[in-house]
Amino acid sequence: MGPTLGEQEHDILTAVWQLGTCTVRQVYERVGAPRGLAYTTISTVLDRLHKKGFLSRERDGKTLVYRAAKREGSVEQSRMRTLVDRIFGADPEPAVARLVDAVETYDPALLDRLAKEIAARRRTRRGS
Amino acid sequence: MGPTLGEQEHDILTAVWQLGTCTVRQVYERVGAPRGLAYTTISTVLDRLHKKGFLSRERDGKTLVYRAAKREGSVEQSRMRTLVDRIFGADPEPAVARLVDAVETYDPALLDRLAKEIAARRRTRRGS
DNA sequence: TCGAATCTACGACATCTGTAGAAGACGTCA
DNA sequence: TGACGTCTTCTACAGATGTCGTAGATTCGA
Repeated sequence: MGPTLGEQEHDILTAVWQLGTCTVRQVYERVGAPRGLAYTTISTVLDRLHKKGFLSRERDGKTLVYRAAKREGSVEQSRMRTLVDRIFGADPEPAVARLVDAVETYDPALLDRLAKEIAARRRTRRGS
Repeated sequence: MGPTLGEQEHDILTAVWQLGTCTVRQVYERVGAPRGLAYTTISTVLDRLHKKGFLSRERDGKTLVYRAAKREGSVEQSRMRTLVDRIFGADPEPAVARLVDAVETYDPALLDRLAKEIAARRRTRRGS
């Protein structure tokens, strides 16, 4: 598999997807400053993300302009796969209940959304 | 929060829950050897798990006998919470679809299990 | 009783992630 | 032209994790 993403790295990558094209400063304003992180911290993470191939960059004068090098969909998809693998490990059965439990705790409304989504998915399956 | 668990650590802790009471060798046979890990690797992980408070141990001659110090339920529960937090980050909406997608890929049958579980949960909620 | 087998305890090292300071380049405004 | 502010880059460090090797203690069979 490709390189992995830490949580902070992921959040920063997400900011880049949202901003589209951006400088270190923009990302810093958006996620660094609110979290009390130093400008250079953002700079470093962006640099690592670039080295890992998640971002491309080009120079505009002295400033580096970053942009996503991978589509959000595919990155999120494999990220979700990893998470799901962790959830249902060797023994999926008890994990189901625990998952529902955790989701309910997180936000009960999501249970409904989840149920709807599954229902929709199954209709699609029958129809395919 | 308490100390965190890496994936390998978690798998090894799981083995201890399954074995109930066990020695390094037993865990090694069960998860170390199959994965090509050295005996001392298991020994080290068990030791760290002990230092983190997940396992208690007592000596039987020269051999240490480990046993879980925390109930599986509570550890798995907080682990699941962490996972769910990661899944639904700042933007839960798209995560729902991706989650269902990943679960379906992982094992389509789990979608049914999940649906049932959610339905049961909601019946309970109405009744409470 | 002695050597082989087995165990634990320690120390080590690599990689990943989070976090940030310092140095140096460069543009800008007075 | 010189002081300032802004940027990138380099370097660094700590903690978590994965992975082992080695040293030393101990047990057990021959």
